[in-house]
Amino acid sequence: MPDGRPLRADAARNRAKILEAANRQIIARGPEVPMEAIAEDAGVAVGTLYRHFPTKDDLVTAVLHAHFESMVAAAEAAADRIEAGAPAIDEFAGFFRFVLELAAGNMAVKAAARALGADWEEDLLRGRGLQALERIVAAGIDRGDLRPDMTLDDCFLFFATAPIDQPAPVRERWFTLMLDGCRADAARRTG
Amino acid sequence: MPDGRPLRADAARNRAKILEAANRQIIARGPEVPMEAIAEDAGVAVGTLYRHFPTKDDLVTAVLHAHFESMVAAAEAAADRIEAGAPAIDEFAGFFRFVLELAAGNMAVKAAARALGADWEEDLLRGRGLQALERIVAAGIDRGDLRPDMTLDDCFLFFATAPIDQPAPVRERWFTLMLDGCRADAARRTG
DNA sequence: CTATATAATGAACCTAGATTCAGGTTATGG
DNA sequence: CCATAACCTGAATCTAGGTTCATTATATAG
Repeated sequence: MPDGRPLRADAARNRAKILEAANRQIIARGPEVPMEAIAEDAGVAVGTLYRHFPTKDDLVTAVLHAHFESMVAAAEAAADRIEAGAPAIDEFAGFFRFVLELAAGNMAVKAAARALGADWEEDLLRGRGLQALERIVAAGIDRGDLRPDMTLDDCFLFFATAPIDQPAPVRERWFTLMLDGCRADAARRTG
Repeated sequence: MPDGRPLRADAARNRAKILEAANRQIIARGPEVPMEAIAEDAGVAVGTLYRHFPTKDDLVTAVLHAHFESMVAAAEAAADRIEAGAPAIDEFAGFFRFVLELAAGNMAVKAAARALGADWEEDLLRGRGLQALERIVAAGIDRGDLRPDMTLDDCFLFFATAPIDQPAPVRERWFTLMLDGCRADAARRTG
């Protein structure tokens, strides 16, 4: 809660414990975990959860924020490396593999991706992340790595369609197919 | 309910109305629609729903069955046409486009695909549908249309990852990328 | 060390939706 | 037309999980 006042020592401690527990629980069991479960994991009463996060949604959002941050950071790092000379296609692949694997072990991110659907671009990616992606795609096309008709929207397909709940080999295979579909020489009329 | 006895006239009528309503509601609003909603749509009391379908799950399953059937039928038709000389890649694409569009306007199928996840192959596809798909893929590879390393599992990726809730243009674009990734000349090392 | 603003607690409250069942209807064989 | 098995109805029951709040505890300024 955005008060001016600083948190009392115990309150700060609990807030941290709650965030940790929420992270643990939500990642493991998805955003539908009961607040009770989070409270128990945190060693705190439900009421305390609500003191720190007025609504369950607030808590979930808080947990997700960190994960989205790391995705954006990864995108920026990839874009930087490309512009520093690294092979565009490798960075492109590397970034999406990172995102894929992050989400794979993370029911929260998974569910969020579903729920937000076409919306999450609004929030986080329509910012730093969006820019970084643009840089990646542009360079990829420029260097003849990615198909010329590749767009930013195609990147969202990567996020939105990853078979996150499938076992690793399946994910890997999907990644191969999808990436091959994005390569420069894959483009053609599908009509 | 699998009794020996035939249904009473009014019971049969209601059963039909329920199925219709359930189909309508579940397709439109997904499997989470309240039983009340279905009952109301059917012009019947909740109790009647339960008389015909002991549990909500039974009802949902019944509704889904028809849709899965149509998918399997489509697969078989495509396989037949291929073996009768039709271009493999076109039939391959056509079949998946059909499934994609079917699911797109169908919250039920969508949710089912998610929920069942890797399981639904067990049920319906591990039967006629599975065989039809095998025929399609085999012919596609044989004729040099599909990448040589294409497998049946790749087909499940088509089901599992389709961006069903995205708008039509997005779905179409995804279809293009994915299909291009499945073509014979797309294969390469991605590792 | 107190006073008191902050916090924590957890039982109680609410809502939603699935499921049940006692009691009233109705199709239909004879 | 009757008897009665099949049916239907819908209020009541149950459960689950989010949210509240009166009560009790505790950090910390002075």
